[in-house]
Order: sequence, then C-alpha cells, then structure tokens
Amino acid sequence: MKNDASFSSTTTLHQVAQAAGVSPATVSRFLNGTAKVSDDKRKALERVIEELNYKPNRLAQSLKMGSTRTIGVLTQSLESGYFNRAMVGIEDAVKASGYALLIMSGHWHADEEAERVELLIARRVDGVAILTGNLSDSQILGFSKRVPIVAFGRQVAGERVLGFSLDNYRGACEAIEFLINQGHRRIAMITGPEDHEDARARLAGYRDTLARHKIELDPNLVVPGDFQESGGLLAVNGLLASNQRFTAIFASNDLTAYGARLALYRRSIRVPDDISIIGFDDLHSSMYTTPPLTTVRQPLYEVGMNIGHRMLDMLGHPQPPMDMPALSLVVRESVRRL
Amino acid sequence: MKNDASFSSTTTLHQVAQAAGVSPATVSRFLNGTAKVSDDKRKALERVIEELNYKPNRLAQSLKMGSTRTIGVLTQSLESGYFNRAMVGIEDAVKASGYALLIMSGHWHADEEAERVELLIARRVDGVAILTGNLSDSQILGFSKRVPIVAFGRQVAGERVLGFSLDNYRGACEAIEFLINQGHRRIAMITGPEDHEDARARLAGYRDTLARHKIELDPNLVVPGDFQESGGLLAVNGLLASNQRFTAIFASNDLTAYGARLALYRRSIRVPDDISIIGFDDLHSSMYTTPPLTTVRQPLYEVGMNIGHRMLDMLGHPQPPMDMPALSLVVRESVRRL
DNA sequence: TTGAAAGCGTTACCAC
DNA sequence: GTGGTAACGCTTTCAA
Repeated sequence: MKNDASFSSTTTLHQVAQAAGVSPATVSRFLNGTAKVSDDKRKALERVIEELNYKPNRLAQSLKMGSTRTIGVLTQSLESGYFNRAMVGIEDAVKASGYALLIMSGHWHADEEAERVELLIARRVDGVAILTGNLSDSQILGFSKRVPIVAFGRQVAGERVLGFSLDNYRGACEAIEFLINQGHRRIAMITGPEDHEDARARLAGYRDTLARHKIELDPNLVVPGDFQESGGLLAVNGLLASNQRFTAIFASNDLTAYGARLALYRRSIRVPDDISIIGFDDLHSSMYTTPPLTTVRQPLYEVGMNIGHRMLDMLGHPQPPMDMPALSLVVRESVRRL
Repeated sequence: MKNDASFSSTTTLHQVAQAAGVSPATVSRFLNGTAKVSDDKRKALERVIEELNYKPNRLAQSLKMGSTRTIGVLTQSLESGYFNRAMVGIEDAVKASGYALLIMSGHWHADEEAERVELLIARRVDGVAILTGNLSDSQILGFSKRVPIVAFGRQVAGERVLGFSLDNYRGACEAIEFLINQGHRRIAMITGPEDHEDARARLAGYRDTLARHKIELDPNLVVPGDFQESGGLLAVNGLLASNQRFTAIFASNDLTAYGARLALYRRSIRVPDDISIIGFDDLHSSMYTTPPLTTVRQPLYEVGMNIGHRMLDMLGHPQPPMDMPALSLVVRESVRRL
C-alpha cells in the first residue's frame, strides 16, 4: 500500500534545481526565458528536465502571478446545440493564448446562474463569459466589479463589462417579410419564453412586419412555445384543434420548428405543400430535417469568436476587431410560394 | 487610470484575521469547522467576513491541499449531442461533492487528445475522464501513472484507471434482429469510421445476425459512412445510384440516419413505407425527426453518472455502485413491417 | 481555544 | 549571469 513507486509523484522546480546544481531562480528564468542563462547550465537543465519529466505546476504559477489563464463560461445547458456552437468559437478564439474554459450551466435560472458565477470567481477565473440567461443587468454589473465580463445577449456596459446582442428583431422581420413575399397572409407564430429578450424581439418583429404590410394580426394565431421541441408540438396541436386557418408557421427557434413539423406530420399535413414552416437559429441539424428548414441564421460561431476576442482584449491581449455577420435568412425547402 | 477604487480587490484571510483581531489560523479553523472557536470570536468573524465579503481563494487552497476539486474531461467535440449527454451526467454526479469540470476536446485525433490530457494534468485536475477517442491503451495507461482516469468506450484497466464500454455489438444485433422480425431481408448498412471500435462492433453485429439467420450478406449493401449526416446522405445516394435493392437501412448512428433519411426524401422515397431506417444512439432529437426514428438507445446520461461516481470513488469519496442499463431498442416509426 | 510559523511550488526583486 | 529570499493565500502541525 505504501509502494506507490509506479505512480510518478510530480517533480518540482526545486528538485530540478538541485539535480542540475543551480538555484530555483535560475530554473525559473530558464523556463520562462526571463534572463540569459549560461550555456553549460542551460544544457544541464535541459537534460535534467527531460530526465525528470518536469512540468511546472500551473497552480503555483497562477497563485504567484494572479492569473489562472482560465476563462469561466456561464452557459445555460451543456446540451444546447445553440450555445455549444458559440462555445466552440470561444474556445478557438482563446486557445492559442493558452486559455482554457471552465464551463458551468445556469439552466435559465437566475439564482443558479449567480451561484455559478460565484463559483467561477472563487476559482479565480480571469474573466467570465455569460451566454444570455436571466441574470439582471445590475447583477452582471455587480459581478463586473470583481471580474471582467463579456456577455452575449445582454446590453450591459461598464468599465469592465461588455455586452452585445444580435438583432433578433431584424431577423424576425426578414423571416416574416419573406413569408409575405411568398404570398402568405395567415401566418401563425409560436412564441418563446416570455421572459426571454430574444423571444420578445422575435415576436415584435412578427407583429410589426405584419402591421407594416397592413395584415391584421389574428391573436388566435399567436401561441406560446418554450424554445423546445415539445412546445412546438403542443402549440401546433392547439392550433389545429381549435381549427385555426393558416398557411405558414413562424417558429421562435429551430427546436420549436422541429416540434411543429412533427405535429403536422402526425396529421399527415405536408410541409411545405400544405403548410410552410420557418425557424430561427439555423442549428446544424436544420440542414438535415425533412424538408430542410428555412430559417434565420445566427452566426453563433462568430459570436463565440467575438466573445473570446473581446475577453482577451480586456485581459491584456488585444485582438483585431471583427465584424459580426448580421442575421440572415437561409432559404431551404420548408416554405412554399403560394 | 490608477483609480480602481470601484473594483473590489479581493480580500484575503489575513485581512479578515486582522479586522477581527484574531490569528489567520483561527479564521481558517472557523471557516472549515476544523476546531471549536469561542463565541465572541465566532461572532466577530461572521461580521467581518460578511462586511468584507470574504471568499476563500480556491487557488491557494488547492496548492496547499494538493487538490483542485476539478475533474478534467477529454471529450471529442463540444458540439456533440452524444458526448454532451454524458457530460451532463458527469456534472450531475460530481457537482454535489464540489467538483467542477474542465473540458477539452480532442477532435478524434490522438495527438491532440494527448496534448489536451497533458494540459489537464498541468492544470492539476484531480482526475481525468476520457470519452472514447483515439488514444492508445498504453497512452492511457501511461497517463494513469500521473492521474486517476476513468475512460468510457475503452477497456483499459489498471491500478488507477478504470475503463468501461457499452455492448455495441449486442445493440446492433438487436437492431438487425428486429428488422428481420419485421420481415426485412435485404438490409443495407452504413458503417462508421473504420478505426472506431464502436463502429466495428456495430458492423460485426450486423454481419453476425444476418449469418445467424442464414441471410447472405451482400457486400454491395455495406457502404461507408463517417458518423455524420453528410456521410449518411452520400452513402444512400451511392446505394441508390448503383441500383441496389434493399428494404431497410441500418445506420451506424443517428446522425447517419438523419442524412440517409434526407437522401431518401430527395428522391421522394417514403420512410418507412418504401424503405425502413434504424439508427443507433437515440439522440434526443431522434424523437422529433419525421418519422420519429427507431433506434438503439445508449444510456448516455447514466454513463456520465457512472463516470462521475467511479471517479469520485478513486478520489476518496465512495459512491454507491450503479448498474448501467443495457442498450435497448426503442421502437418508433421509421421501420415498417413487411 | 488560540497563535506562530512552516510549507505548498512558483516568480521576481535585490544583491553580488 | 546567478543565488538568496520574500511573497502569493491558504492549511496545519506544534506549543502554549
């Protein structure tokens, strides 16, 4: 039980120093290229480090230098294709600078989110990226006194907090505009959570675009969803059960569209022949639904990259600015011209 | 520029001690409940800690105690619904014990995976969870000399490494068995990556089950895929172009099935009326495809929980054993009885 | 019950 | 160039 010989107990800088017959300071300098080291010592060090398979303890480094080279990410769900696309962008943006991601999920619950951010701060992340969620602006502002923050889907701003959003309203307008251009007049909408800013913007886009085209909004055609497939399914079931007449459905997001599509399938209503569907987000899988989904594309990867870059800016590694592609309609096959 | 007064510079245990007029040791003991603290000091401490909003520095704690309470996870892609389901399980399993997850992706590339594990170790994670991937057994064994490991989808075993897999072969057998029971004889298979153990097991299950039922395997019906939608699409296009006759398709995983389904849709071939499809994995979204996909369910959440629990075991927080549900066929609507 | 002090593995300042 | 040493913020003997 005491024979742990086969487990390599990690080597310390001190041991390296001793083995090479130099001082710890020299080893450190050598490792970080902080100062010139004579050739013989350099050689000795290279050999010893190789032999002992020495790897610096990042914990100790972090404690000493006051930076963990870790950025905390508050996401809402580890299983969301939406957030995870952005996550990949963040990772790609910061990886080269030696930053790693500490990811925690808040599940759309302000209390839990706040708790996670506290955890992130306790672990001394250098910054935290917030992916939407339900934290209040003042909460975010409060956190930003303790750690630099960049928040997506929020419009907070402050000395150490940067927020940015995509123009969901505009995206929704484009979607409805397209539907109208294709001859649709009775357009149903499945909304998202009422407390979700993006969801509200999409609804507003729907309303306003109809109005702009002098199409009267039929309140019976606006049904609640929850940004999940099940909500979309239920919503369409409701619409159908109450005998509403409509030729197209604007789903608040792609997941909702998937559910809506299934509800239609269940009743043998064809898409787009009988009913058209348009989504929002352009998740990867929307390319492979049957029919492939016409939807509003959110440049999530670029969003992630931008989050990463702005964070690096704040952390003292200035990155080139990048212009965020706008939301754009991607026309596939779920909408029919009337 | 020097006026950072609005940014709360973090309080240290030392400052708390001073403000409360006690020694740092007492503060520590109070915080950790390591020893009795007299009532007056306790009161003072409570007040001061509240006032100064003191939060222990986990970095310093980790350095001192030799544990970061972090478990590193080597996944293959942050965007995989498959891996992320397991991830949620891991998180749920370890959260209560105060562990956080440090996630890195290896992208199915052994070199990159090894590099990520090194990074994880450098950051002194307490253990590493490996989600399949292409690391060799000996590499994993090597890492396990430096950090406890639990690996999913690998059969390595050692003093500080535990590997476990699901019986993919069995799952594939069930799928084919089902197809045969439904009257199918000419069953096409879209394989997965050749270097992927699970993919090979699923292929073997296909082969052996056909053989067991004395159905001759037509090599033209076995076409390569890549575990992605695009591979499934291409595969079916190929099958169709070369005029193969078949009544069902066994896709190596759900993503492949999605692609296959779209290829069929493109040619107006109905599912399941004309061709049946069966998948593997049972991703969440498979419930909402049209038609909902019949597939082999992998209990990924439970896999994640198990990974987490076994890891906690190794880390000195024994957890109750859990029995892993077996792979099971979930019959939905993509297979027709002939 | 409490305090002093050593130490976790680094980095960086100050001398030489 | 190089070594000694304090310090990062905490925990934990050892004494009192």
